[in-house]
Amino acid sequence: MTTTRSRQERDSATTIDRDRYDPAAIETKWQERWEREGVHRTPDHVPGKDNWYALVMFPYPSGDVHIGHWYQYAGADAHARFKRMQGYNVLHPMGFDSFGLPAENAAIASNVHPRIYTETNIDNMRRQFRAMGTSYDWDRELTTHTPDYYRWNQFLFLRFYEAGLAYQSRGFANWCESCQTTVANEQVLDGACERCGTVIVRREMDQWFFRITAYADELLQMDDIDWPNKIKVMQNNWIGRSQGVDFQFDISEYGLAESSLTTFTTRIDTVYGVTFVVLAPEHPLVEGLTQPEQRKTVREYIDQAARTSEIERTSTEREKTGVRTGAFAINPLNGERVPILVGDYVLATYGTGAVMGVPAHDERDFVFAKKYGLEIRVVIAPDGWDGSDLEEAYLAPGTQINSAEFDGLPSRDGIEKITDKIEADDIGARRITYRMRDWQFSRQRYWGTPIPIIHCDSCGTVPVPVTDLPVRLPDEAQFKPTGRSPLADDPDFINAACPHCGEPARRETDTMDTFVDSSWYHLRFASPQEAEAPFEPQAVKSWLPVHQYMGGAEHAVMHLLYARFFTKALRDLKMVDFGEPYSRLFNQGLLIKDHAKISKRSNPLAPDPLVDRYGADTIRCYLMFLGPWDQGGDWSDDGLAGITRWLNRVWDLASRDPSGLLSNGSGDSDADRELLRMSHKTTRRVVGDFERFKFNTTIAALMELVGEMNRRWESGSISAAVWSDTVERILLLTAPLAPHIAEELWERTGHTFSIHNVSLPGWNDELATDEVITVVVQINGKVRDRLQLSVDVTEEEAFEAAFASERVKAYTGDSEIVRRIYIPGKLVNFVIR
RNA sequence: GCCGAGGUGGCGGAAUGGUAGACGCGACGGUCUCAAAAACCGUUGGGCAUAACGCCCGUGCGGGUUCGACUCCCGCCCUCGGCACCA
Repeated sequence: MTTTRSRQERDSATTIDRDRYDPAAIETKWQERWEREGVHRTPDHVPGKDNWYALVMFPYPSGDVHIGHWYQYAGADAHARFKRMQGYNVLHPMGFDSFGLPAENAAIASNVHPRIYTETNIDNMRRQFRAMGTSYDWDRELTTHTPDYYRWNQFLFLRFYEAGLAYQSRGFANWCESCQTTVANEQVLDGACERCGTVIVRREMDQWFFRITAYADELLQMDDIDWPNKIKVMQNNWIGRSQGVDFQFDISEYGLAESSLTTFTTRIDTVYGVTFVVLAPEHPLVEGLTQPEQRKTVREYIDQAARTSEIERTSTEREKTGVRTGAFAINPLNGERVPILVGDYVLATYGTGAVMGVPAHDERDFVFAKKYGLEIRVVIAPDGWDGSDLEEAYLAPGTQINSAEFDGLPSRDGIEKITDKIEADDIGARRITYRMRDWQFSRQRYWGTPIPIIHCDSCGTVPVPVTDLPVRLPDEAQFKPTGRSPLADDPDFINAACPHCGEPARRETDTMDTFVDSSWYHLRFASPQEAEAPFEPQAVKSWLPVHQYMGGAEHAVMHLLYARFFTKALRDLKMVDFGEPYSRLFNQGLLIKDHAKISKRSNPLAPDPLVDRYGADTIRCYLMFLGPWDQGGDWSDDGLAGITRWLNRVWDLASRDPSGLLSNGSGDSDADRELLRMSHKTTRRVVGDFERFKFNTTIAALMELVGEMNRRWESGSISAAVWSDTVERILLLTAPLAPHIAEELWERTGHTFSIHNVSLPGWNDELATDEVITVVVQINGKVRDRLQLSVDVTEEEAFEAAFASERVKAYTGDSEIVRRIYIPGKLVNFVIR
């Protein structure tokens, strides 16, 4: 029986629940129920389900989940929820990277203990994460500032130390005057502290290092990880592998302990063009080589260089300077005696700290030679070179000239041949150098993991026995920064018996870089309660490596590089059986507002009031709707209206009573088929878009489906069965993005708790295929008509239909059709003359 | 300087060789209302126009490949991110 009533009549007569959508009324309710019933608790194994580890970079507990955090964590949560509804057993944990300077600085500023400050912040953030509707398993929460966690930093450090992967060494370190600590090279941006922007100065001191360079080549190998190319390129550049030759100049005439001076070059083909040698001011041979009459000048120059900041010294704009040592080096290949200079454009920390000066074929050497009147000798001839003086250094390959027996060779071959000779004559060797240096991880501050080492006058550097761990951070400390660790002023901490000889000795007082904590936290999440080891091997086996890692690109050469190093080191220590921590990585973009960075001071956007006003679901969806997640988005309050309307429409649709619709509905009327088609199509689109993190088009597709449902309801010729099926689909597909409203409507439409344990609907490709398609008819590539044709139209039929079109006839006229193109289901193109 | 990403309506964006501008915001017009808001419906790239389901132009700029280019190729410009005296 068919009944068609007016829309008003149907609405007022049959709607079961006319409640307005009120986020405040439902969101807390469901958050509490999810918590109570442990919906997001993740066992290590669930029969019949594969595991999926969805990890998002954990935050520093600044005290507030700001809107940038929302952008990051809402997207990550939606993806994790999507995977859960695809049928995976999903581990999506949350914790806090809770050691670090801000807590200590707050302690200095307002006299709160860093631990109190940190834990208060964590409490607030945990509350905010709940209000966001995230699906974390809080039973697995970890905080890195607790002894339960940091003792394992110490444990791993000791394993690394035994293996020679951690060592102490004296040298020039990056010192931040404002943070009052050293920082690693990765944490210096444009010569300034990554954290506070203060210019970094070099300071000579004892520091602890992880031997990350031992893995340089392996770290370059990234073919097997599915990461954004951008990050791979950044790591590649950072590691900076370059292949060259160590080449020795003879300085035996000076009777020093060293009879030769080694330079590193990637352009050994230019070696016959060497007209000088430059040493870094810090080079150990400078002292011995400097001749008496040059001593004063050289000393002044070195002092000057030492006072110059790193940022200035490495500026490409700066004019190159240098002074002569008065000494000469002999090029063993041609016996020439060339002057040795000191110049601060040569870095002590790269290669050998000494370079051979080839002004004709190196830009820097060229300007240096011009300035100091040094000879410029061409040894690589450009094609068609007429022998005249060069205007600038010639860097490209060419033909060897003035190069003894190598004359006439292409310079590319020259590199190999000359290197062979050098190796045969034992005056140098092939060598690979890296730009990356070892990871300097000791910090002169309080709020971090104490390095478990004891310094003994008789036994030297002695590791704390594993059984004595953790070396606890003393609760009381004088936080005022003095340039050395506050721990150094704590006699109770510093005085310890040497584990070796039992004599009084001193503890190491530096603490660890917080990047140590985050280098292995993904392992700890697998078994966060484990008391006997950093992680439990079986749990690690079931969860790692991380299937999907999510977070910002700003960690490309810090956290992401360190974590890869840790994993490889742990593998070699036989603690894990894989070499990469994160199989897939996705970087979300940056959220901005009014084309400007969001900042607490100048451009604020606090989430809590927004949640009060619109509800968490609306904020989550709006953030995901702004644009593709990897490209970031531009927030504007106005745009929220669109999401509000959409969610209200979903609420309205799901609240209608479909019993007044056609009751014979087996889904075979035209209208039913159309709605079914749309809903299957949408399912296909949404699942594909979720997979690729295209949340914005996911929502667009769902909005279109809502529009279609409203039109179909209006026309009234659909069945209750198809209607209900479509409502169900909309709720399921919306659930990862807007978990609360989906749960509420799921219950209201008579389903059992919880929607988040239900699998996403599948789709039927056949049902999702259009029966009638629009075929575009082009004449010479311009659209002239559109034809509605059956989906299974043949090529010939399509051409016939196109020919029959009046509009086409008007264009073709008497012209000759020289070519016809048919793209099945899409278009016909006639090429006419 | 080198490497990477990007440039599409008033705005956020969609479409990766086949109908450019999906979806949303805003704006304009309408319905409802005493009125307004909300809600709902319609229009909305620019120009021409005899007003036609009509024509021309249009995806940073200039060339090219192709029946057909936002999409591929070459050369530039601009924005953002990374690296930068690395020998």
